[in-house]
Amino acid sequence: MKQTTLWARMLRLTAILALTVTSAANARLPVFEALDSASGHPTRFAQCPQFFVDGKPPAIPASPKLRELCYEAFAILHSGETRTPVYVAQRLNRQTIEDADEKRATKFFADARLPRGERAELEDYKRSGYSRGHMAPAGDMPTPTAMAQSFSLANMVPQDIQHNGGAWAKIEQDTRRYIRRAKGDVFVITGPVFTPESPRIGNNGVGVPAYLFKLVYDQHDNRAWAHWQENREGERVGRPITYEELVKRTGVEFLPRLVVSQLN
DNA sequence: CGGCGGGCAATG
DNA sequence: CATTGCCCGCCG
Repeated sequence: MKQTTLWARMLRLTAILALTVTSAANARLPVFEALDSASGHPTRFAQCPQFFVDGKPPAIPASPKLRELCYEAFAILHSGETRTPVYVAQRLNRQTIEDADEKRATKFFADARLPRGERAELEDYKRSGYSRGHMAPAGDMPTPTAMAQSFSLANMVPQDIQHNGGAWAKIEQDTRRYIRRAKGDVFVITGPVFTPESPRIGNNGVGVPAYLFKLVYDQHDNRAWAHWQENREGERVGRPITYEELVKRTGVEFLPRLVVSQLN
Protein backbone atom coordinates (compact mmCIF):
# COMPACT_ATOMS: atom_id res chain seq x y z
CA MET A 1 0.00 0.00 0.00
CA LYS A 2 2.73 2.32 1.01
CA GLN A 3 4.45 1.66 -2.30
CA THR A 4 1.47 2.63 -4.44
CA THR A 5 1.15 5.85 -2.49
CA LEU A 6 4.77 6.59 -3.16
CA TRP A 7 4.29 5.94 -6.85
CA ALA A 8 1.28 8.22 -6.98
CA ARG A 9 3.28 10.96 -5.28
CA MET A 10 6.18 10.59 -7.64
CA LEU A 11 3.91 10.70 -10.68
CA ARG A 12 2.24 13.82 -9.36
CA LEU A 13 5.61 15.36 -8.66
CA THR A 14 6.76 14.53 -12.16
CA ALA A 15 3.68 16.17 -13.64
CA ILE A 16 4.21 19.32 -11.59
CA LEU A 17 7.86 19.31 -12.50
CA ALA A 18 7.03 19.07 -16.19
CA LEU A 19 4.67 22.04 -15.97
CA THR A 20 7.24 24.03 -14.06
CA VAL A 21 9.83 23.25 -16.67
CA THR A 22 7.67 24.55 -19.49
CA SER A 23 6.69 27.78 -17.80
CA ALA A 24 10.18 28.40 -16.49
CA ALA A 25 11.69 28.00 -19.91
CA ASN A 26 9.29 30.54 -21.31
CA ALA A 27 9.72 32.91 -18.41
CA ARG A 28 13.40 33.00 -19.09
CA LEU A 29 12.74 34.32 -22.55
CA PRO A 30 10.97 37.63 -21.94
CA VAL A 31 11.62 38.80 -25.48
CA PHE A 32 9.20 36.21 -26.79
CA GLU A 33 6.40 37.38 -24.53
CA ALA A 34 7.01 41.01 -25.30
CA LEU A 35 6.80 40.47 -29.02
CA ASP A 36 3.72 38.30 -28.71
CA SER A 37 1.70 40.60 -26.50
CA ALA A 38 2.68 43.64 -28.51
CA SER A 39 1.50 42.21 -31.81
CA GLY A 40 -1.20 39.81 -30.71
CA HIS A 41 0.00 37.29 -33.28
CA PRO A 42 3.22 35.54 -34.14
CA THR A 43 5.92 37.96 -35.08
CA ARG A 44 6.45 39.01 -38.67
CA PHE A 45 9.61 39.60 -40.62
CA ALA A 46 8.50 43.24 -40.95
CA GLN A 47 9.58 43.50 -37.33
CA CYS A 48 13.11 42.27 -38.01
CA PRO A 49 14.14 43.28 -41.55
CA GLN A 50 17.73 43.68 -40.36
CA PHE A 51 18.43 39.98 -40.92
CA PHE A 52 17.73 40.17 -44.65
CA VAL A 53 19.65 41.68 -47.53
CA ASP A 54 18.05 45.05 -48.26
CA GLY A 55 15.45 44.09 -45.67
CA LYS A 56 13.85 41.68 -48.14
CA PRO A 57 13.10 38.13 -46.99
CA PRO A 58 13.22 35.34 -49.59
CA ALA A 59 9.85 34.79 -51.25
CA ILE A 60 8.32 31.41 -50.51
CA PRO A 61 5.01 30.28 -52.03
CA ALA A 62 2.19 30.89 -49.58
CA SER A 63 1.16 28.03 -47.31
CA PRO A 64 -1.19 28.05 -44.32
CA LYS A 65 1.32 26.60 -41.92
CA LEU A 66 4.18 29.00 -42.59
CA ARG A 67 5.00 31.42 -39.80
CA GLU A 68 7.54 34.19 -39.55
CA LEU A 69 9.36 34.41 -36.25
CA CYS A 70 11.78 37.13 -35.16
CA TYR A 71 14.40 36.50 -32.51
CA GLU A 72 17.10 38.71 -31.08
CA ALA A 73 19.85 37.54 -33.44
CA PHE A 74 18.08 35.64 -36.24
CA ALA A 75 14.77 35.18 -38.03
CA ILE A 76 12.98 31.93 -38.85
CA LEU A 77 10.44 31.04 -41.48
CA HIS A 78 8.81 28.03 -39.84
CA SER A 79 6.77 25.26 -41.41
CA GLY A 80 4.04 23.61 -39.35
CA GLU A 81 3.97 20.82 -41.91
CA THR A 82 7.52 19.57 -41.27
CA ARG A 83 7.65 21.28 -37.85
CA THR A 84 11.06 22.61 -38.74
CA PRO A 85 12.41 25.84 -40.16
CA VAL A 86 12.14 26.47 -43.89
CA TYR A 87 15.11 28.75 -43.51
CA VAL A 88 16.87 30.74 -40.81
CA ALA A 89 18.42 34.12 -41.58
CA GLN A 90 21.27 35.89 -39.82
CA ARG A 91 23.29 39.04 -40.35
CA LEU A 92 26.79 38.70 -38.98
CA ASN A 93 30.01 40.68 -39.02
CA ARG A 94 33.38 40.78 -37.30
CA GLN A 95 31.89 42.44 -34.23
CA THR A 96 29.06 39.95 -33.74
CA ILE A 97 31.50 37.07 -34.08
CA GLU A 98 33.82 38.62 -31.52
CA ASP A 99 30.82 38.94 -29.21
CA ALA A 100 29.94 35.30 -29.77
CA ASP A 101 31.75 34.01 -26.73
CA GLU A 102 28.74 33.17 -24.60
CA LYS A 103 28.89 30.02 -22.58
CA ARG A 104 26.91 27.33 -24.37
CA ALA A 105 23.55 26.94 -22.61
CA THR A 106 22.18 23.60 -23.69
CA LYS A 107 18.50 24.09 -22.93
CA PHE A 108 16.35 23.00 -25.83
CA PHE A 109 12.66 23.95 -25.67
CA ALA A 110 9.49 23.74 -27.72
CA ASP A 111 8.66 27.21 -29.00
CA ALA A 112 5.50 28.42 -27.28
CA ARG A 113 4.91 31.01 -29.98
CA LEU A 114 3.96 28.21 -32.35
CA PRO A 115 0.62 26.38 -32.01
CA ARG A 116 0.88 22.85 -30.68
CA GLY A 117 -0.36 21.56 -33.99
CA GLU A 118 2.60 23.06 -35.79
CA ARG A 119 5.58 22.75 -33.52
CA ALA A 120 8.09 20.08 -32.62
CA GLU A 121 8.24 18.91 -29.02
CA LEU A 122 11.26 17.69 -27.07
CA GLU A 123 9.64 14.27 -26.97
CA ASP A 124 9.72 14.02 -30.78
CA TYR A 125 13.51 14.09 -30.82
CA LYS A 126 14.05 11.94 -27.75
CA ARG A 127 15.43 8.50 -28.67
CA SER A 128 14.71 9.24 -32.31
CA GLY A 129 18.24 8.43 -33.33
CA TYR A 130 18.67 11.99 -34.59
CA SER A 131 20.26 14.96 -32.88
CA ARG A 132 18.69 18.39 -32.58
CA GLY A 133 20.71 20.30 -35.12
CA HIS A 134 20.84 24.10 -34.92
CA MET A 135 20.26 26.02 -38.15
CA ALA A 136 21.43 29.34 -36.68
CA PRO A 137 24.36 27.93 -34.64
CA ALA A 138 24.65 28.50 -30.89
CA GLY A 139 28.27 29.37 -31.52
CA ASP A 140 27.23 32.46 -33.51
CA MET A 141 25.17 34.01 -30.74
CA PRO A 142 26.42 37.35 -29.41
CA THR A 143 24.32 37.66 -26.22
CA PRO A 144 22.99 35.36 -23.50
CA THR A 145 19.42 35.97 -24.67
CA ALA A 146 20.28 35.15 -28.26
CA MET A 147 22.10 32.03 -27.05
CA ALA A 148 19.05 30.88 -25.10
CA GLN A 149 16.72 31.59 -28.02
CA SER A 150 18.89 29.61 -30.43
CA PHE A 151 17.88 26.46 -28.56
CA SER A 152 14.26 26.83 -29.66
CA LEU A 153 13.14 23.71 -31.51
CA ALA A 154 11.86 26.13 -34.16
CA ASN A 155 15.57 26.55 -35.00
CA MET A 156 16.22 22.78 -35.19
CA VAL A 157 16.02 19.93 -37.64
CA PRO A 158 16.55 16.22 -36.95
CA GLN A 159 20.16 15.81 -37.98
CA ASP A 160 22.43 12.81 -38.24
CA ILE A 161 24.51 12.83 -35.06
CA GLN A 162 27.87 12.32 -36.75
CA HIS A 163 27.09 14.90 -39.39
CA ASN A 164 26.04 17.49 -36.82
CA GLY A 165 29.22 17.12 -34.80
CA GLY A 166 31.45 16.55 -37.79
CA ALA A 167 31.28 18.10 -41.25
CA TRP A 168 28.44 20.45 -40.37
CA ALA A 169 30.20 21.76 -37.26
CA LYS A 170 33.26 22.36 -39.39
CA ILE A 171 31.23 24.36 -41.90
CA GLU A 172 29.84 26.47 -39.07
CA GLN A 173 33.32 27.12 -37.74
CA ASP A 174 34.72 27.84 -41.19
CA THR A 175 31.93 30.36 -41.75
CA ARG A 176 32.69 32.11 -38.48
CA ARG A 177 36.37 32.18 -39.40
CA TYR A 178 35.50 33.80 -42.71
CA ILE A 179 33.25 36.42 -41.11
CA ARG A 180 35.90 37.25 -38.56
CA ARG A 181 38.02 38.51 -41.46
CA ALA A 182 35.20 40.10 -43.46
CA LYS A 183 35.06 43.83 -43.91
CA GLY A 184 31.33 44.34 -43.54
CA ASP A 185 28.08 42.52 -43.00
CA VAL A 186 27.70 38.91 -44.04
CA PHE A 187 24.22 37.47 -44.49
CA VAL A 188 23.78 33.78 -43.82
CA ILE A 189 20.72 31.69 -44.61
CA THR A 190 20.59 28.10 -43.42
CA GLY A 191 17.92 25.52 -43.98
CA PRO A 192 16.76 21.97 -44.65
CA VAL A 193 15.69 20.33 -47.88
CA PHE A 194 13.14 17.53 -47.86
CA THR A 195 12.16 14.94 -50.41
CA PRO A 196 8.83 13.10 -50.60
CA GLU A 197 10.63 10.10 -49.11
CA SER A 198 12.04 12.03 -46.15
CA PRO A 199 11.33 10.13 -42.92
CA ARG A 200 9.55 11.63 -39.93
CA ILE A 201 10.17 11.24 -36.23
CA GLY A 202 8.08 11.35 -33.06
CA ASN A 203 4.35 11.52 -32.50
CA ASN A 204 4.23 14.84 -34.31
CA GLY A 205 6.03 13.60 -37.40
CA VAL A 206 8.89 16.05 -37.46
CA GLY A 207 10.45 15.95 -40.92
CA VAL A 208 13.98 14.63 -41.33
CA PRO A 209 15.73 16.61 -44.07
CA ALA A 210 17.64 14.82 -46.81
CA TYR A 211 19.97 17.81 -47.28
CA LEU A 212 21.07 20.92 -45.46
CA PHE A 213 22.34 24.10 -47.04
CA LYS A 214 24.11 27.18 -45.74
CA LEU A 215 24.17 30.22 -48.00
CA VAL A 216 26.76 32.92 -47.29
CA TYR A 217 26.55 36.37 -48.88
CA ASP A 218 29.36 38.85 -48.24
CA GLN A 219 27.86 42.26 -48.84
CA HIS A 220 31.18 44.10 -48.94
CA ASP A 221 32.81 41.83 -51.49
CA ASN A 222 29.57 41.04 -53.34
CA ARG A 223 30.30 37.35 -53.15
CA ALA A 224 27.97 34.46 -52.44
CA TRP A 225 28.38 30.72 -52.13
CA ALA A 226 26.65 27.85 -50.46
CA HIS A 227 27.47 24.63 -48.71
CA TRP A 228 25.28 21.69 -49.63
CA GLN A 229 25.36 18.65 -47.42
CA GLU A 230 23.64 15.33 -47.27
CA ASN A 231 22.15 14.70 -43.83
CA ARG A 232 23.99 11.45 -43.27
CA GLU A 233 26.87 9.84 -41.45
CA GLY A 234 30.15 10.07 -43.30
CA GLU A 235 29.32 13.27 -45.20
CA ARG A 236 32.42 15.37 -45.86
CA VAL A 237 32.89 19.09 -46.33
CA GLY A 238 33.00 19.60 -50.05
CA ARG A 239 33.64 22.50 -52.35
CA PRO A 240 30.87 25.10 -52.05
CA ILE A 241 28.28 25.37 -54.82
CA THR A 242 27.32 28.60 -56.57
CA TYR A 243 24.32 30.70 -55.65
CA GLU A 244 22.71 29.80 -58.97
CA GLU A 245 23.15 26.12 -58.26
CA LEU A 246 21.52 26.55 -54.84
CA VAL A 247 18.53 28.29 -56.42
CA LYS A 248 18.27 25.50 -58.95
CA ARG A 249 18.31 22.81 -56.27
CA THR A 250 15.90 24.49 -53.84
CA GLY A 251 13.67 26.47 -56.19
CA VAL A 252 14.04 29.46 -53.91
CA GLU A 253 15.54 32.84 -54.77
CA PHE A 254 17.13 33.73 -51.48
CA LEU A 255 18.68 37.05 -52.52
CA PRO A 256 17.15 40.12 -54.21
CA ARG A 257 17.61 39.96 -57.98
CA LEU A 258 19.39 43.28 -58.09
CA VAL A 259 21.97 41.94 -55.67
CA VAL A 260 22.33 38.72 -57.63
CA SER A 261 22.94 40.63 -60.85
CA GLN A 262 25.90 42.34 -59.22
CA LEU A 263 27.56 39.29 -57.69
CA ASN A 264 31.23 38.81 -58.38
C1' DC B 1 47.77 14.12 -27.41
C1' DG B 2 44.38 17.43 -25.01
C1' DG B 3 40.95 20.96 -25.70
C1' DC B 4 36.85 22.34 -27.75
C1' DG B 5 32.37 22.26 -29.67
C1' DG B 6 28.50 19.45 -31.54
C1' DG B 7 25.53 16.45 -29.09
C1' DC B 8 23.28 12.39 -25.71
C1' DA B 9 21.10 10.20 -21.35
C1' DA B 10 20.57 9.36 -16.35
C1' DT B 11 19.91 11.18 -11.89
C1' DG B 12 18.10 14.04 -7.75
C1' DC C 1 14.61 22.08 -13.45
C1' DA C 2 20.15 21.53 -12.69
C1' DT C 3 23.93 18.58 -12.57
C1' DT C 4 26.82 15.15 -14.07
C1' DG C 5 29.12 11.93 -16.99
C1' DC C 6 29.65 10.38 -21.50
C1' DC C 7 30.32 10.10 -26.80
C1' DC C 8 32.26 11.81 -31.10
C1' DG C 9 34.98 14.45 -34.59
C1' DC C 10 38.06 18.08 -35.64
C1' DC C 11 42.04 20.91 -34.82
C1' DG C 12 46.48 22.55 -33.33
